[in-house]
Amino acid sequence: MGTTASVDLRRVILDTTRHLLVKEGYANLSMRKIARATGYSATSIYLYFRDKDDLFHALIEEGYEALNATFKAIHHATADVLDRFRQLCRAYLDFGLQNPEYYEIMFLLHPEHMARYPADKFRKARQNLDVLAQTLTEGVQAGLFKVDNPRVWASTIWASLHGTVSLMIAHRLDIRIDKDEFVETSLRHVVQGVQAPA
Amino acid sequence: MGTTASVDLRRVILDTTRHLLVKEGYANLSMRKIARATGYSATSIYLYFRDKDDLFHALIEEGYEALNATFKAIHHATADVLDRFRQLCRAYLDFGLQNPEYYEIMFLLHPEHMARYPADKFRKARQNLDVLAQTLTEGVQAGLFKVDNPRVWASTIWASLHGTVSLMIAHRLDIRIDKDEFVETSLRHVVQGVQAPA
Amino acid sequence: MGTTASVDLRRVILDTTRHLLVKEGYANLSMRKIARATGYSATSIYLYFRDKDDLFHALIEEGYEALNATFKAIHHATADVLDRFRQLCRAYLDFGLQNPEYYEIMFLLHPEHMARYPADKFRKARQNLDVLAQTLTEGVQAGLFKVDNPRVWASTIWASLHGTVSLMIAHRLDIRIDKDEFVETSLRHVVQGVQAPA
Amino acid sequence: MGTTASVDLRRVILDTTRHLLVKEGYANLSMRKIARATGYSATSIYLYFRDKDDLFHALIEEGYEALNATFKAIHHATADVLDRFRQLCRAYLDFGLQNPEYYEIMFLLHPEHMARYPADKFRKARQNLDVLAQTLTEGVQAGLFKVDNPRVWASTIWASLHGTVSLMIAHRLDIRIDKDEFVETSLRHVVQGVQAPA
DNA sequence: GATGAATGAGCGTTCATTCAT
DNA sequence: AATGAATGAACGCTCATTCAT
Repeated sequence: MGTTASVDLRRVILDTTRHLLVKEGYANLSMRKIARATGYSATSIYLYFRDKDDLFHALIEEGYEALNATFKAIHHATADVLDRFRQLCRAYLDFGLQNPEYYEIMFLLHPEHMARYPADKFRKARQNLDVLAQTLTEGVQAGLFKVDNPRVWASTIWASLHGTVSLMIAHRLDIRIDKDEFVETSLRHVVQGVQAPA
Repeated sequence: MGTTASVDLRRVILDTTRHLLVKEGYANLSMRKIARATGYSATSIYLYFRDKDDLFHALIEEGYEALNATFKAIHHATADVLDRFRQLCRAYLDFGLQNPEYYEIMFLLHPEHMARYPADKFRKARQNLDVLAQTLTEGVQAGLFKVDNPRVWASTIWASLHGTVSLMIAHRLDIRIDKDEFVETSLRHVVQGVQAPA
Repeated sequence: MGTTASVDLRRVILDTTRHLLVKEGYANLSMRKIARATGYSATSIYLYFRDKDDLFHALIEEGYEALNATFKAIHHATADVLDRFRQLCRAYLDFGLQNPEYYEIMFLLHPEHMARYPADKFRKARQNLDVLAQTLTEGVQAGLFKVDNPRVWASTIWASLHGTVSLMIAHRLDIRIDKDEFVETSLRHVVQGVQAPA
Repeated sequence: MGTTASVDLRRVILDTTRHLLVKEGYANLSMRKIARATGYSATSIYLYFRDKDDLFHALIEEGYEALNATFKAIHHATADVLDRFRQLCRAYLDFGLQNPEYYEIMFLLHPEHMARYPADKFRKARQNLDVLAQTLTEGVQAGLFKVDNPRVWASTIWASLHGTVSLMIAHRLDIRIDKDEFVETSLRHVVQGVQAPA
């Protein structure tokens, strides 16, 4: 009774922005374009977000939270270290490839924009690296990985995965390359690169 | 003979743009700023470049040529396959880290921009991958690398290196990570990832 | 009886606006800011005032009434003509300097704004001049003032006082000038200017 | 031969702005409105003025220079002190009444805008007061004026004249008052107010 | 070969105001 | 009596680009 059938405009704006991001890129995305795409006036956006930064930061946070949740779930669910490591890597790739819009603002936005991202929220973004680092540490103890400084290696792993995702969502890959094969190869390369010789 | 000693304004514009790119970033670069920095009028740029795209495409091409030259030099100079592979990887990292302005427009520009990049020039960009692929192939024949499809693996290697470069020039790396150690680790990871178990 | 104890929102809005006026100035005052400061919604203002003009006109009227009351009180309380004249002048200066927010909207708003001010309310504004004019007339009869057309001279007195107030509340006075001395001098100048030579 | 028949747009913008100022007031004057009134695009204004401030400051400076020139001319041309004083006062009134647009930005603009007016140019604005003060000083020495602190009295005179001008150009004067008579009366009042009793 | 003059489109943002509830 | 949702118009300003010379 008395259902509020009205749309949640805040949600609509976030989703619209997300979709436009992947089509147009942050640099070409304006408040007006977003408004036009939602069907609402530009002014309305400001009812839900203080300014452009606020809107994008909200989106970034959503992205971090989603990736974080996935990582944490894997961390708790998978005891086998090598398996867990592989799953984390695959989850990162999947997240990026399935949510290119989130990926774009989370990891491809220009540093100057990130500079305005609240510092405390940034910490959340780093937690993903911590999960990777811990898994590496466990792997070293189990004699599976040959890794000297897990913290640095976690960043290296991240860099490698990031390269794979970003080339793909930027359509930089030669069209003659099979995408699935590329992803699988990259995953294998990442894992092989940390493993201790048998 | 008979040529005037006047400056090559086209050259001046390209160099100025390159310098501004590294100082201000692509997003903050306007034709007017470039003009002001050259000391010539904004209109003059249009004598040498059809539009902004044309100017940047010329710069991108220069970048591809520079990287290409480096790769070819290494290819011809280094007979040892493993050494050559390592040198190619390091050269890629060095190129990106020492020429962030070129790297930005070559590999980090939004696809929407690259869509307008002349298809025939794109071939040059791919030659670098060919050099990598051939080295991988030779390495497989020499029993050094465990790689099934060299063409795909070349892209994977590229992706990994690209991730390393782009995280660094976007200042995404945790400040507590030593930069040199990170680069060395990434290089080791890339090489280890293709090597056959001893 | 039967009236609720609820606040008189109209009153609250008027007072809030007055306070904001002195803090932020007319130019920086928006309906939204007023609403926020009252704690009520912006829409609520429109329950009590037709529009922004209406709100400010109400405030202007209050100002005129306050000044009027002061003038009338002096008029009835002070029999000595010269003393009364001096008191009226001082009261005008005091009113302006102590209520710069009222003064601004009463006497400094651009004519374009005042054009929309209801003509009938303007009459109240003129009563102050009548008090001045009558005092001048009495002064002439008593041989104290040398003034031909009291109505015109009343306006002249007003102009002089207005200049003093408006320069001060607009902070136009050279900072090296002592403010109290300036006000006293202006008052003396105004009075001296109407007096008949001894 | 080769006459440049083209308009001086900078001049056109300044004049248009001047005229609009008196019609609409500073608060309601936008770059767009100015542009529309000139018949040129809004962008064109920025070819001649860095920003809105720059445009208005240029206008303010013109005003100060004009008033200054008039004052200096009178100062040098008129030996008789009382006559000179009267001429200065009348010149101020005339300037304001004949150039209400200049007067508006010079003396009626809100202090916050003036705060951005270059300090060194502000000095020029004060020279007018110096001329007044010196004339007062000379008058005191000649036994004509009864004035203790000429610097303060100069400001007082200015305030009085300013009140007269600003009430008139703001159309605050009762329409039943004859304007010429009002101006003459104000002038007489100002002069009488400084004179020593005969 | 090079320029000065000019512009339309667009930017992020704020405003007073309306309307349905 | 009071509100939340929404908007059209306007703001100052920057941009890539054109055109006549």
